[in-house]
Amino acid sequence: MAVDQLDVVFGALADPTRRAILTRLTHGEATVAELVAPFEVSQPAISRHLKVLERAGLISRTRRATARLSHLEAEPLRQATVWLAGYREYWEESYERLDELLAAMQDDETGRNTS
Amino acid sequence: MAVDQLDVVFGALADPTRRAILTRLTHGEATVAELVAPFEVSQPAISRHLKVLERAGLISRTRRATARLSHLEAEPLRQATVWLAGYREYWEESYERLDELLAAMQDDETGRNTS
DNA sequence: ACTTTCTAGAACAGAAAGGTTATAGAGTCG
DNA sequence: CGACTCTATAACCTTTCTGTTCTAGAAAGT
Repeated sequence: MAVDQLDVVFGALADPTRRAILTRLTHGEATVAELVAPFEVSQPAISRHLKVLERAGLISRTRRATARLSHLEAEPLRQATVWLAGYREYWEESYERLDELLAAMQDDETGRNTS
Repeated sequence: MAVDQLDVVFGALADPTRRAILTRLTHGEATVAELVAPFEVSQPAISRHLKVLERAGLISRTRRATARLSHLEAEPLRQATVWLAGYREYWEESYERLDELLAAMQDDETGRNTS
């Protein structure tokens, strides 16, 4: 899987284009061409972003004809969440708000992040 | 607060030294000198890491005599968690495990992360 | 005030990140 | 097989990051 987990995962998440790619992938698998379309960067640039995401274990890739499909692999996101959760007690006051948010999102498809 | 939130926050978390500093700060406020001690990097290097963390809103700073104390400010961590939570449904199967983990950590002081 | 202590900043170096264009390569399909 | 489609790689450039050493500056204590 990923090389150094947290380093690589947080590093991958630090880029807005990569986060947008992940968000796009929550709508389903996508080819490189489909991922290039919404952005104003070149195809090679997207290919490299995908490589970074793959290295972080955030996506997996399969093939369909000549195209390569990217799939969201959320396990690293879960691990990042676990790490962050270790600091839970330092924001107790807003923890309840988070609980509410999580609960709300559970039944609300639109609650998904977009950036 | 922070400049571009997620970009800067995830960027700050991508460095192991900075994550270690945050972990250290969960044990209480600390001076720059105290934060330099455990690492094999120079004091200016730590000062710059602190600057990055401060810019991300992850720490705040006060003064005590000639020293400057760093304090953990976990609000950005909460926001990062909220973003990650948007992908919750993509790891439903491990979600329960996370719940268990969170519950366990709630009553277990030693459950805190160390890196 | 003077000295000491603690932290920040300047200047520099090397590595890594992110983007571009041009080109190679892998896989399909007629 | 041959042509075409889709994606990856190479080569290059610029900017940002991380670290260093040396020095300046701010606050406290004597």
